[in-house]
Amino acid sequence: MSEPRYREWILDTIDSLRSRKARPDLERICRMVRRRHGSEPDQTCLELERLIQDHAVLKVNYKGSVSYRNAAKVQRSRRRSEQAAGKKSSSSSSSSSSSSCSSAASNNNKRASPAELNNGDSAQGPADDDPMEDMEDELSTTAGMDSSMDEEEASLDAPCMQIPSAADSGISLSPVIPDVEAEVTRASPMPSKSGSSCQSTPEKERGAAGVSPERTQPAAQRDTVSPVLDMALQPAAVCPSAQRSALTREEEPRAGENALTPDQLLSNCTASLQQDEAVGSDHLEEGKKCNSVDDIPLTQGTETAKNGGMKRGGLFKADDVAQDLLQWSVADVVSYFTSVGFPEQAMAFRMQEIDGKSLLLMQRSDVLTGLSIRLGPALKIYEHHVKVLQRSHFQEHSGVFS
DNA sequence: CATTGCGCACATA
DNA sequence: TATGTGCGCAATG
Repeated sequence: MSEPRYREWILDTIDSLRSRKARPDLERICRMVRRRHGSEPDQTCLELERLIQDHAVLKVNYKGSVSYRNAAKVQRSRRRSEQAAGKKSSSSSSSSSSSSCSSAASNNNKRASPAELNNGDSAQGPADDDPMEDMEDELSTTAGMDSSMDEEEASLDAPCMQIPSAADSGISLSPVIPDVEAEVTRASPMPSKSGSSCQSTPEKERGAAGVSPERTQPAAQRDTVSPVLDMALQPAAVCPSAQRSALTREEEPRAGENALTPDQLLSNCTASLQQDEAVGSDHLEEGKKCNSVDDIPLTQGTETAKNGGMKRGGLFKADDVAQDLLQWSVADVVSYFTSVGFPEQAMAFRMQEIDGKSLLLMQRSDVLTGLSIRLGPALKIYEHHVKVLQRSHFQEHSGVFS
């Protein structure tokens, strides 16, 4: 944050990668920024996130993987094609337009609805420079990804295999019930995958811990077939009532939010929360606050007790977790992961403003890629903690709801 | 070894 | 079809 240079660096990096015909993915961007400017990948990721929120950078899903675009350039090209397509008749303008374009793009642009964006949701918000519009667009972008992620959820366990049928079923599957879904999927399609998600392209994936796993070819199809909203809604519809209600209960989400899954959630949350907390309190303080609010003096020494025991100050029963989870603040989440041995990764949760509710909504892909943490810890975190917490929560609630 | 350049196939409009 | 994108590989430092 802060460093305005970052913007430049990152945009520059994206441009470089693009001109090199290399996919500007998180991994490459981070690496290049690091190499060129010596900044930490983590930091780069954060800045990237910010740029995405600033619409300076577009996060898109292209050919089944995440990629980043320099919004400015995208706009330009987009504009061009728009003109070309739209005003095919007036063929004249081409050369002159290109020059005028750039300027025109700045105000008239639809900020950036690159192909990918469109595919996300035919850029339904043609409104010009409305920030909110931008927001939407961006969401749709990510939504596009989500669609792939949904299934990725499923296919994640069966990584690179792009079994159309599996994919299809995966699509409809709600991303929200990772465990079940994942297990089901895992069980049926390919047993070999039992292991981790990264089988697909071990090297790459591993390297790209921050980025890669989204590989789902049908994404594109689906996007095309149904507007993101639909896509998004589907999962919502299928999604466990527990979760939804959980969400709805407190922070009544905006229409789209349900649709939000991994990425959207992230960027969304981050977007909205960032400001509140951005400057604000140290997570530790927050944690304290929380405790004091809950006002249960913990006699436990262990931090672990803290989470489950946030309220109870005791053992951490599934029950408690299930309930508490909804009330966990970002700080709680952070301290939880810190306490279970992932202090470094815990920071990522903080950065991404993951509170209890968000945690519940997290999918494997979010943990693996959305937090920009190393694949190893990410896997552990997901498998041993996120998943477990979610499971206990949902078990708890499924009882309630059914 | 990492980085860069680029042909060519693919995706999208 | 036109155009953007990025994989995969060779060249380079």
